[in-house]
Amino acid sequence: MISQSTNSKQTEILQAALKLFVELGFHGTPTSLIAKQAGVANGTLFHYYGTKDQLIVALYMHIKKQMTGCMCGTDAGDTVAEQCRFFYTSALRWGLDNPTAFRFLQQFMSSPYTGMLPPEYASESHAWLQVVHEGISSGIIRPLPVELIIQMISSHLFGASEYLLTHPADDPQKEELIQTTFDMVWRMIANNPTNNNQ
Amino acid sequence: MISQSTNSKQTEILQAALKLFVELGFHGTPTSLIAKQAGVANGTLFHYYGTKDQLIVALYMHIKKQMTGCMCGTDAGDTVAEQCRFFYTSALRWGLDNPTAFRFLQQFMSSPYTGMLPPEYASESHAWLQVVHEGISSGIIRPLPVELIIQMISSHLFGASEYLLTHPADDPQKEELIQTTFDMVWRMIANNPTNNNQ
Amino acid sequence: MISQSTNSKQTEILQAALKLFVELGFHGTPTSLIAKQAGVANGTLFHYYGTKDQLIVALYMHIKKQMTGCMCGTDAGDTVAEQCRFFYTSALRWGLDNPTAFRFLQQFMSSPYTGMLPPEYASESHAWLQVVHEGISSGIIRPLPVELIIQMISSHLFGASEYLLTHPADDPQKEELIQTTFDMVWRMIANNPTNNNQ
Amino acid sequence: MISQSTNSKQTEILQAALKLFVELGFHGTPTSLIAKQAGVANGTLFHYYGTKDQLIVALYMHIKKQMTGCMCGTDAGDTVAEQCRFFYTSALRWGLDNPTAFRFLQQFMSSPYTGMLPPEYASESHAWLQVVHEGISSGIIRPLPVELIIQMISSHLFGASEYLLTHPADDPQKEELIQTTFDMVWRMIANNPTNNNQ
DNA sequence: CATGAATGAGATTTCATTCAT
DNA sequence: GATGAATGAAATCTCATTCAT
Repeated sequence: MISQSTNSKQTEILQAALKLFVELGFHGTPTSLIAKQAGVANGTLFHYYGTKDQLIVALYMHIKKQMTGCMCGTDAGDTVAEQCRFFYTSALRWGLDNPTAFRFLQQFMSSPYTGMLPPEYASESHAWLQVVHEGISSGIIRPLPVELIIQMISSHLFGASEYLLTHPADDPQKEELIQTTFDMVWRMIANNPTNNNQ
Repeated sequence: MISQSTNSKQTEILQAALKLFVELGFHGTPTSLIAKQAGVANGTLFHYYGTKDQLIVALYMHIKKQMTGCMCGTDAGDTVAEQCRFFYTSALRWGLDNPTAFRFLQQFMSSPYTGMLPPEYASESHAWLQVVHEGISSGIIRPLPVELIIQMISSHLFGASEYLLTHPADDPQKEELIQTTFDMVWRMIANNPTNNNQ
Repeated sequence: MISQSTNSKQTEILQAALKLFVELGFHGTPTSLIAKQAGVANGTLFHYYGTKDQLIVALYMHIKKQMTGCMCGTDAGDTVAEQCRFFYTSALRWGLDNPTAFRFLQQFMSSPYTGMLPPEYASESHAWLQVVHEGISSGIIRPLPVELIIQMISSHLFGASEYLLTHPADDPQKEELIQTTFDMVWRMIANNPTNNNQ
Repeated sequence: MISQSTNSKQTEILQAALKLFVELGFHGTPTSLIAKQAGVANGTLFHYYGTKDQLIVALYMHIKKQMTGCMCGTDAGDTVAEQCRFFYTSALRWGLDNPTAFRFLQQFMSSPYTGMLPPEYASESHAWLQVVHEGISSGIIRPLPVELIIQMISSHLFGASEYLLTHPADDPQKEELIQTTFDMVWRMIANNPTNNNQ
């Protein structure tokens, strides 16, 4: 299928770009190097993405979609606590499984490229918004500004990933740490952290 | 004073660089623009800092020193909780008072320039290490890995700053939010968060 | 032919570089001027040669190849004396026909760029080595160190070129001087210069 | 004595410049490096020599004077052959004793700086002119153009130095080679090389 | 679609030179 | 005389982007 092979080139480009951007930074990565690593001609990159900036933004959206995608399980659970745990641990596991992609998100978010995002990518995840709202309404989560809570959870996620990526652990240890860090989050935001949890 | 006027050019360069790096990114900021904004000749920048990269690293070290400096109060308090609160709120207030410097730190830390730091800048603050150790020993802080705790506190600081910088508040509100976010941190790490605190 | 037109840009660059380097020196010749004279964009020069230094070395190898090429006649003659005369006069005629290239070789050889030559360009011409060896073995050439003899012939060549280039002469005179200077060489190295010669 | 210490700085500069120019080339040697190696301030170099170019030319004249100086012995001998031998071996010994200075002369002569020499430095040594003239008149030296002969002797000197500098030899061997190479020169230019010689 | 030679604006960096002290 | 911080013109080199094939 033609579109298949076309997609393959696009994918190669994205993969090469991801690896190199994280390794060398946005500036430190010439498009020519991305093309070479992707095994395509210099011009092909521009054929698909028009601009280096557009490639960077497209890569961000691609990765963000992947990350969000893995949080959309249907078995998120019934209670607010269970849902929060599910969202949190899903995201964290994704970060550990895709460390390069994860670092890219970090790099991107503290760069001037954020300004080039289409508006729908600028706002917070809808799923989190909803569950935090529900948690506050039902008195399970402390009555703090929703955006503050989501911001703190988000930062917590970055911190936990950072720690887990830089401190090697085997799988059971890793799993325990994932649960431990969620426990920390939950103590931080829940009214009665010791009930309903674990 | 001679050393004064000499330093003044270096300082002008650092100030201009800080402003521009945060605004335009490391790549987006030509050294020529920094020099122009600093009111010095192009070559003067290289006279003092040798390389653009070295300027970036020097700027980081300069700012880090400032930030650390403002946490070295002698009235940190006696208890572990009080010391933690002092360190946390001092850092957060510094971040709110120096938003540009704060953003610069963020940008720098998620860039490949971290690799160019001299080793003494790579490790954690000694003050935090000590107080967290003491807290764990005395049973006030939960028995988690010290580095994990410090990592999470650090991430919280970034998250809280982010929130406070993007959500304008008047001074009393701001102060309340500072205390609230420390409260969140303390719940996260303390064994009996409701005692001993506030 | 595609390779023809492709080569054409490279050739233009080499020609312009040769002329300018001899006229203005390596340092006195900006790459931008070379590009302008060659009728190509500034970047094209670096597309082909990577570095100014590499261009200089490439130019040397290009010229050296040309010079060596014109000494590879099949009619070099049978006797050692005839072969020496052929090699010597061929090189000298090449120097007179290509004065700019010749001056470039001189300039290059007494510059620090020699250190950047690949090893195969560092050693003496194989043809000279062989004929001198044979001459010594058969008692025609005096029993001196081979490398000394070749060094002296080489210096002699430079001197003769220098003289002929700075003292204009018509073709017959020139031809006579060529033979005269070879005669000097031969007296210098041969056991019985007056036999076997002329 | 004040003029003494002043001269010392000038001398330091010349020595540093000589070493560095030969090592790194004219272009490859920044004036700042010369000053540092000479142990003087950057500006001092310009105080004495005005310009980098002027420094280069001054250095040439300084060295040339030294070289010529050591050929002005009063015991040059009576016959043309003895005088030639004296001039030749003196110059060659000087080159071997001052290899760096010698290389500098080479480098200078095949550079565009020659054009900046005052006219009295452009012409040949008077001593050589005289003795060669006399040699031709008296039938001892072959009736060739004087300038050709001097040019060839000069080239031989360069060649012999090159060989002796790159092929280490102990003192007796060296002395023998010096005599051998003069022997080669003499065969080249004399009518009856085997008489009157050695 | 895909290529990659060619472009040229612009970035970093160098360094001869000046001048106030 | 001697200094060395400061200069800024100019050089080398990079690299996003185009376009003829």
